[in-house]
Order: sequence, then structure tokens, then C-alpha cells
Amino acid sequence: MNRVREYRKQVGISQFALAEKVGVARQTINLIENDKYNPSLKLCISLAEELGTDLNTLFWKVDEES
Amino acid sequence: MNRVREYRKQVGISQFALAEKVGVARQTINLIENDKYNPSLKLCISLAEELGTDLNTLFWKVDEES
DNA sequence: GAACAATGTCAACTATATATGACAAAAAGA
DNA sequence: TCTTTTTGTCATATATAGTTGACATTGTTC
Repeated sequence: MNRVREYRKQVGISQFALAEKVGVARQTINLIENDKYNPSLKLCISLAEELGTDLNTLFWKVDEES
Repeated sequence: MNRVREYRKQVGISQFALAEKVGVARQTINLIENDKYNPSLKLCISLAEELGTDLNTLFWKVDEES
């Protein structure tokens, strides 16, 4: 799991708005949030920048604590 | 620019050896080191793990200091 | 300087990230 | 309740990440 949804909600925007900001389709954001695939590095970086955070925070070893 | 080459040399292995460890072709490593394309998140994570570092260190805002 | 390892690069192929359009269901607001 | 926004999901299409095989070049090491 990644923390895109969590940070998007914190910023208070919809999947559609985030998609526009980073220049992809809304469906792409939806699939990423639901871990349905494997985004490119560029997109990950855009997401981190748009959400005011960084790669590690969004994508590095974000298993929920067991 | 990313810091894959730098960390690979630090670990002391060839592009070929690193490619085998992360399960891609040698050319893929070569292209990434030379910024010829945009790897997937999964591959970035494998690289970071194999090189004993993390996403931010390898890929986050690694412009050479100006 | 011959032999070998490591790297850069090309062309052709396959797999998959991402786009587009559409529809239904859930959530939020009036 | 009705309306609108947001989210999940499907199917088809396109762009590009990643593969495979090959060859030339640049080190190393003997």
C-alpha cells in the first residue's frame, strides 16, 4: 500500500483535481490509490511534489503496522 | 540525474550483476543510469533495496549542486 | 598486445502504464 | 428527495518501459 489517498485527502482535493495537476487521467490516480498498478518514477515524483511530500513518505515501506 | 551508478559502484558490482539481482535486463540498468528513461516504481524500490538505500536518496531531487 | 570484462548503443519485439469514453454506485449538498 | 460530485470499474486503444540479441568501444589484467 502507498499513502497517496491519505495525503490527497490531507490536501483536500479530489482524484480528478490531483490527476489534472500532475497531468494524468483520473483513472490513473484511482488505480494507483488502490494499488492496481505500478506507476512510473516521474509520476511518483509529480505526486510527491503536488502533495507536498516526498518519495519515501508516499511509497517506501508503507505496510500498515502489524 | 539519479544516483544509481554512484551507489552501484559503492556496492562494487557491474550493471549486469545489479540487473540480475533486481530481475531486469542489463540494458535497462544502463538506460536508467544514463537517464534515458523513466523506470517503474517497483523497479526503483528493488534498486534501492539492492543498493542498501532508499527512494529519496536515489531519485529525489538529485541535481548536482549548482 | 592479446584476452576478457564492462559499458554504450541499435533494432525489433513484448508487456504494461496510461488515455479515453462510458456507466453505475456511493457520498455530499441543496 | 433530488442534484451534483466523487469514486470504482469496464473495454478498447496508444505510448513507452523493459527484453533479447548483437556489435563496437573502452577499460583491465595477463
